[in-house]
Amino acid sequence: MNEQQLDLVFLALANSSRRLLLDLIAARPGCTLSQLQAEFSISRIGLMKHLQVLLDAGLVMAQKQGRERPLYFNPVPLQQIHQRWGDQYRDFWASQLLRLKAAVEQPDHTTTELTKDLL
Amino acid sequence: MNEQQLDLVFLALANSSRRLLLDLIAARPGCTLSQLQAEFSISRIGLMKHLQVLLDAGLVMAQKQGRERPLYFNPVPLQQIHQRWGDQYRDFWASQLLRLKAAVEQPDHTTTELTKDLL
DNA sequence: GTTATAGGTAACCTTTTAGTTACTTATGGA
DNA sequence: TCCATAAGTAACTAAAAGGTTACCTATAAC
Repeated sequence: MNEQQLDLVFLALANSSRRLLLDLIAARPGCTLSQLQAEFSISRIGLMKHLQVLLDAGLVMAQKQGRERPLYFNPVPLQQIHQRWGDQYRDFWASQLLRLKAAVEQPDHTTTELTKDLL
Repeated sequence: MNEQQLDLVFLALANSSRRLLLDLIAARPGCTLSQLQAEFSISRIGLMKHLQVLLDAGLVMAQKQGRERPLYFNPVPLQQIHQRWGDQYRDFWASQLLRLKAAVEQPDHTTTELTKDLL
């Protein structure tokens, strides 16, 4: 997943209407936009634009069938982010613990700025 | 963490310059903006605006000391999101597996749209 | 006390977001 | 066939994002 795709996914999540829309689609696979319309206070076109953002981010899949367009949540992008960022934080905590260990093992270990930030 | 705060955090992450800035701050606790400037091709003011977005989201902490302003990564918002969304996907997968189970157990279990989407 | 440096404000510009109304298209059903 | 309905396009507006240059403030260092 490249930087551009990350931009799209995070941007898609950075709006509460879109998060609600995504939640509803995940909860009701195969539903259509007009079925979800009642849950929102914005116009249908506004909602359709939000949907387009989710589609661009790959968070929702759509397949037109007749005059309807059933929608499906695609968890893959979020799983990828979840994994990658999870690893990153694990690394961060590991390195911070090393720093803390080093700080504590100093002869003079008054509470430094760094350890204050940690404890 | 309310919807407004989620907006701020996701928005902050929806830009590759800001993600880089955040990574650098996490890697070098206590660094200052001007120290990181060399890693970017945008102006100092542009970079400062990105930093402000990270501060607003609570992803970075700053404490002015003299004429410098050391920066620290704050992992808490990301951990909260990581946990909450992780749980959400676990639930999603669980419910999808239930649907799949139901679909497979039908007398006529030709591959439906839903199961095609899953397998 | 000057000067170099880290940081901060103000004003401006361009592009994108988020929303609207009005109109068009396609399809399922009476 | 006619009509209701699901979806899509076009055009417009207001606000926010992302960036710039120019100028101001405070402090460390000589």
